[in-house]
Amino acid sequence: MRIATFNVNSIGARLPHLLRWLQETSPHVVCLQELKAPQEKFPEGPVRDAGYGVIWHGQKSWNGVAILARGCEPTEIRRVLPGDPEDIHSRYIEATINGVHIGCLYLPNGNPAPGPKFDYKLRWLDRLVAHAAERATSSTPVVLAGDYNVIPTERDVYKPERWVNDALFRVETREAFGRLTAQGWTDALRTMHPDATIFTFWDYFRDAYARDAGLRIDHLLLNQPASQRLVSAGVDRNVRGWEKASDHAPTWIELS
DNA sequence: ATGCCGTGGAAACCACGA
Repeated sequence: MRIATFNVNSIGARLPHLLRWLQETSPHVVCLQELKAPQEKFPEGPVRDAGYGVIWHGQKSWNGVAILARGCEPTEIRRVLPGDPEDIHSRYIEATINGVHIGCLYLPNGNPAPGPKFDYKLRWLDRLVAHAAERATSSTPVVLAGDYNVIPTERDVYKPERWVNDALFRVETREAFGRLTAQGWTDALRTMHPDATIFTFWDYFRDAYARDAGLRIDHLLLNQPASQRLVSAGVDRNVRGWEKASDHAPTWIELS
């Protein structure tokens, strides 16, 4: 069972890429972020024609998340991260698919830091930690997949010294991510490739992809029942090299 | 050290991303 996460940076602009990548890799479950489309503009028809059931939570201009399931319908659990009724960003959606519990998330960027956007990011992280605590010890497999906007360690960024004051790499951000993993979540990509340099994002400018000046910010966190089934993990980094690509590459795991 | 590019939406620029 292949489960992937892909920040598409506009589903409208990236639909041809999404369909080509689905055709080439046939993942069973796909978590999408940054749809940048209102609810009624999601291309449901083409996604279903490609063989996927789908639920999504859109928003005009910004954010937006979706879960696709090959050959079946995701069973929606929620489409809001609990803990703040005032938060109207579409950044979280959760479903079960073939007995696996999937949380799809788009964590706030948080820049500039410090400031109100960084405060929002840290509050969102706190809410995620609280929500994840209830799932960490679940006897069913749980996968929390998405664009975390968190660089977990120095090895996950091409030049860490340039990022120490950035919201993606600040101590507060990494500390909160550490509280999450301390609940018992497995960082699947790092666990499968303990010594590798792995990136999932490359900036659009300064030739970042050609220079391999990237970040690892898209993650799949697994609770114990899910991690026991983990057999492989990777990044489809070639997709980042396609013409008019998203700045993120699809990131995936394989569960037995 | 830097939004230099890309996207959406409104407006012929600005907000936002990481």
